[in-house]
Order: sequence, then C-alpha cells, then structure tokens
Amino acid sequence: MAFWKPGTVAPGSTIDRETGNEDALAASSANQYAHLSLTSQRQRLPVYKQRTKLLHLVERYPVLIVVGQTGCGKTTQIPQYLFEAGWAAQGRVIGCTQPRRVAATSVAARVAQEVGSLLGDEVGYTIRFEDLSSPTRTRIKYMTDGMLFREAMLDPLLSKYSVIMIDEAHERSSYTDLLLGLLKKVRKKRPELRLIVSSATIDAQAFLNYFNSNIDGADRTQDDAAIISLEGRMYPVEVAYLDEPVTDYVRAAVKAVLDIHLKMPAGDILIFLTGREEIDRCAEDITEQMYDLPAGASKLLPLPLHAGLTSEQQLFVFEPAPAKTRKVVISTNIAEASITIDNIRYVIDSGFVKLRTFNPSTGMDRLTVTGASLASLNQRAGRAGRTSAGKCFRLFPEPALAKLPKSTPPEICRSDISLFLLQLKALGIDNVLRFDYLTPPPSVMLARALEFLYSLKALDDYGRLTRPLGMRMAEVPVDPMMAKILLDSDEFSCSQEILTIAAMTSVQNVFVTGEGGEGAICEIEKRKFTAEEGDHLTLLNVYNAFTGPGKQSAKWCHSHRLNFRALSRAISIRGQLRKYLQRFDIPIISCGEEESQIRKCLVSGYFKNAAKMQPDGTYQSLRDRASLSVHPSSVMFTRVAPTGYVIFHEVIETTKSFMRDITVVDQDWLKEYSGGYYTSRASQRAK
DNA sequence: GAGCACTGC
Repeated sequence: MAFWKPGTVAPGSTIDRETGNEDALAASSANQYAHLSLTSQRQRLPVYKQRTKLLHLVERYPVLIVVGQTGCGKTTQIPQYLFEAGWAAQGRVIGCTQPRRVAATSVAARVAQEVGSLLGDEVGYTIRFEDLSSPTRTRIKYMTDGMLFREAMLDPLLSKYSVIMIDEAHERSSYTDLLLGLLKKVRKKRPELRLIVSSATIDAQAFLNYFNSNIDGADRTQDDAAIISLEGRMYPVEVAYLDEPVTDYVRAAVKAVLDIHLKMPAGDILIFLTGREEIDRCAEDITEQMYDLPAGASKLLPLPLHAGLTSEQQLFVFEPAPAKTRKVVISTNIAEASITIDNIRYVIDSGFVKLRTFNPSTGMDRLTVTGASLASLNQRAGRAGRTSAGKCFRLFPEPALAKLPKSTPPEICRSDISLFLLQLKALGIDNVLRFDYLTPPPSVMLARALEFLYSLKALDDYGRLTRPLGMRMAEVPVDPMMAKILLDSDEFSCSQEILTIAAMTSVQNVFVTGEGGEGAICEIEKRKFTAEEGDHLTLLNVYNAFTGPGKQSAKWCHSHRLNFRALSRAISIRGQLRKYLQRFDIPIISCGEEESQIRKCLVSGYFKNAAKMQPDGTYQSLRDRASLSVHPSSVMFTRVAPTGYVIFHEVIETTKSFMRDITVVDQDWLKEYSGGYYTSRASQRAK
C-alpha cells in the first residue's frame, strides 16, 4: 500500500530555507501527482477598476449576478459604490445579506469605518437578537439572510430597499434560496428594485437561468439578468493528487504533513477532515511522528479546529506559530467558509465531508460522510492562496473527481422544511407547492412537512395558517414544536420555565467536554446540575444556577465546565422570546415546585417524538417502532426512565439512531396531551 | 454501554 512514498512530493518547490533540505528536493519527482493550475487571476482587474461597468450594468439589468472570489472586495465595495451613485437617496436603503451572523456584523463594522459612519448610523446591521441599524438614518444595511426573509413578513414588498445584494448565494443556505424565490416574485410588483446575486463561478449560470426564466411564460423582449466577473486578490494554487486511492485518509494526511514539512518551504498547513474523532487521531499521530523528525528539523504544531471547541480554544489557530515551528490546523468543514486563517500555504484535503440529510419517512436526520462537491474542493484549495502562492494536496486520484457532484445539494432539499413552509404561509404564499423554488424540495418532504404542521394545529383542514396559533408560531424565532409549547405554556402554568428551556435548546454546546482526566472533571461538574427527569430540566437547572447572584461570570462557567458564551446567548434569546409572549398577552408564570407541569407541557408539543424503553435498555419509537438509543451526551445515558417512557428533541442517525435532549414522561400524558395523535393512529391500524 | 458537519430565524 505504497501510496505516499517519502521524497515524492510535487515538484516546483524551492529549497526549504529553514531546514535546507536539498536532498529531499532532488529526490522529488512528478510521478505521483498530476498537476492542475487552479487559479491564476492576479493579472485581472480588481473590483474598483470595474466600478463604472458595474454601476452601468445595475442600471441596465434588474438582476446582476456577480462572480468573484472571497477577498475581491465585492461585499464591502459594491454597496459603497451604489451608495455613492445615489441608490440610497430619498430615504431608500441598500441591503446586503450574509448567511452567517459574524460576517454580517464584521463586514458592517468595516464598511462603517471606510465610510466614516458610526456603526448603526449610516451603515448598520441586523441579526437575530441584535439590531444595530436606524430605521431612518441607515443607508447601507448588512443582515443575515433569515433576517431579511423575516422582514418580509412585516413588509412583503421590502419597499424601503432600492437594491438588495444576496451575498454568498452559491452556499445555497435555505433562507438564501427562499429569498431568491421571494425577490423574483417581488420584482414583478416592484420592477425598479435591483438585485445583485453574488456567487462563485461554478453556480453563476444556474442563477442566470433562474432569473431569466419566467414561470408564467410571459413574453420577454430583453433578459432581466446578466453576469459580471470580478477579480479576486487570490494567488495561484497548484493542485496535486495521489496516484492511487487510500483506505485511511487520516494516515495519508499525516504522511502528507511530514512530506511537506521535510521538503517544502516554510508555511502553515490546513487539513480538511470530517469530524472530531478523525481530527483528534490525526493530531495524536502528528505528535507521535515528531519524535522521528531529523535532528535540527523545525517542529510541527498540530491544532484541532471544530465547532465543539469553545471560542477560547478556537483562538489558538489564529496565533502565529512560534519560531522554527510549522502550524498544522486540522479542521472540519468549518474552515471552508466560516473561519478564515491567514498565512495558510498548504492545504491537505481528504475530499470528504459530513453532511446532514433529513429522512421524511422516519422524521430522522442522518449524518453521513460523503464525497465533497467540486465547488467545495475548489473553495478548500483556495484557502492555500490567500496570502501567497500555495499548494493543495488531495488525498485521492484525479479521476475520482468525475464521480463527485458539481455542488453540494442545497440545504433546503436536505432539511425538515416545516419551519420554512410555516414562514412562507405567514408571508401570504399559501400555495407552497407551486412556489418558484430555485431547486424544489422533494415532494415527499413538502407533503410530510404540511402533515406535521397540521398535527401541530398550525394549519387547518384547508392547509391555511390557523389564527392566532399558526400565525404566531411563524413569528416566534424557534422551531415549530418549541414555538407550539411556548405559546401554550401558560395553560400549564410554566411559561417562565419553558422560556428558559426554549432559549437553552437554541444554543449549542452548553457543556464543555474534554479528553481523559479533563473529560472526567467535565462529567463530575455536569452531574451537579443533573435532574433525574432528564435533559430539559437539567438545562433549566444550569440556566437558573448561571443567573443566580454573582454567577454570571466566565470564571464561574469555567470552573463548572460550562460554555460562557453559550449561556450569555441563552440569556439574550430568552429576553427576546419573552417579548413575543408579552406581545401576545401570554402570562409569564412559574409552576414553582410543580415540575411535572413542565414535562406535561413538553409532551403537548413533542408527542410525535416519544419512545418506550425496552428490556435491554434501548428504546423503541411509538411513531414507527424504530429502534433508538440514548445519545451519550444525555443525562439519561446513565439512567433508566422510571416510567419507561420518554420524549426527545431530535434523533440523529450516525452509527445508531441517537435521541438527543430527552425527558422522562408518564404514559398517561402521551394520551392526554397528544391531541389524539396516538389514539387515532391506533384506530387507523385497527381498521 | 460510549459520541455530536455547519449554519440560521
């Protein structure tokens, strides 16, 4: 299995000045890698040189597809050009959406600085739970895509905007897809509205076709949409492939690291793997291999990077490596678009990604390792060319590219879409089956989502949004089941507690986890908050402890192995959700010692997710008798449910089907608070 | 008995 022999890395490298390893260089040959020049765009015009052309095209074409790499300045510059050209005159606003909150806030801060505005004045931003914009003064507004979609609930024609730029559209986030459909519709009523859709090269044609096609079949004399290509401040990245497939890409990645380290010039390395387990194994292997490095060779510094780390732990990857040390960042897909690390010169790509897909017939999410798309591979390779010319080593043979999809299937086709259908209906789009989706979700997903919303009484017999329940569920920014119990929580006299639980389940990674001895400490600390009744009440305990006198500190969190940022965010979310309840005149009351009220209330929304314990300690879902296991992160992992019944927030299928966020319930409650879900299903089976 | 890609309203 000789897939990566020492001394056979890609040619074209210069002598490593730090190690002076000339011999290794001489031994390198082209045999093992095929070569391909990926990007070479330095000679093209930068974005400001195309300013006049861009503004001209915006005048001429209502929809402009802007193609350009990260770093070409489109996100910060285009809104400013439009502003200077008068597109924000007469109180109008230039809007720009981002798929991520950090992007929306950081870009707004930078543009505010460039324009000389205070953040929140002429230039502002809006993300959930944070609005730093002025309704009267803000002219350039950055926001998350979901936030603009939500704005359409209040103002369906988005009338204050003269231009809307949908940035990073190629990522195809669900809200970006929905916005594009909505904006295409809005444009029929507001022909003066201008759209700018920013995309990577590979998807540009699809956007163009979408906006140039008319679902009504009306005649058109001129095209609506056009493409403009902008230059990026990218350096060329040389891509190399293995000559044979490997069975263990983690091992292959470690070999690649050593090859680069011994034979190539200084520069940090970024490795793309699929998950935490692989990342930890890779980091350990690299540490072990360091003992075999030649005397005098510079060191390697492996740094794991994934979303499970606290923000403090994530900060390590941004720090420059110490002298005579090469940084090796080992990352999940988080480094593909969400986190950008400077000074990466080499990328090692496993070619795989973990992707979540929703199975409508079981109602379960599945997390599977799949081949990354060509667009993904391209984006990953580009991470090596941000500050200088770079190299990308792909741990598979080049012909394998032919089997990979061009781009990742859009999120809206892989998700539970009940929330989106609810929101579309709240926008007045009643026929969600005929909505002009950029890519329509599979019809079985549409059907199941509608059925589910009906069972929650959000839709009536005609599929219309119920009032006030369905309408309010669409408004509250949490998932439909949680929205339902939040809105009904006063009937169980526990709105105080459900508010907290809703906030706590909306943030991720409340508990810090660790390896070895540190992991044991984390477990012991978690036990201090554990409620016998399950995870929801445990989360409630954590929140109440955190908000107790003198405890809202990072120090307190650290000593109890809790995530300070997550808990702070929970406070903010709870405050926001509280305002919704107040607006709906829902009394905010506490059940006090009567904690069973909380669990009954949970049943009234999560009855679909119920399971019965089996003699062997596993569970069986009541819905379709699927075999389920307790996720090891649950407090129920080390306990048995005394009543034999539980409800859960979600199931994720990896090696097994794992229930996450579990609460013990009584069998009687399942009958009483499930709106006939189980009795009617039982009678259906009897017939 | 032992594990969780990543966003977002």
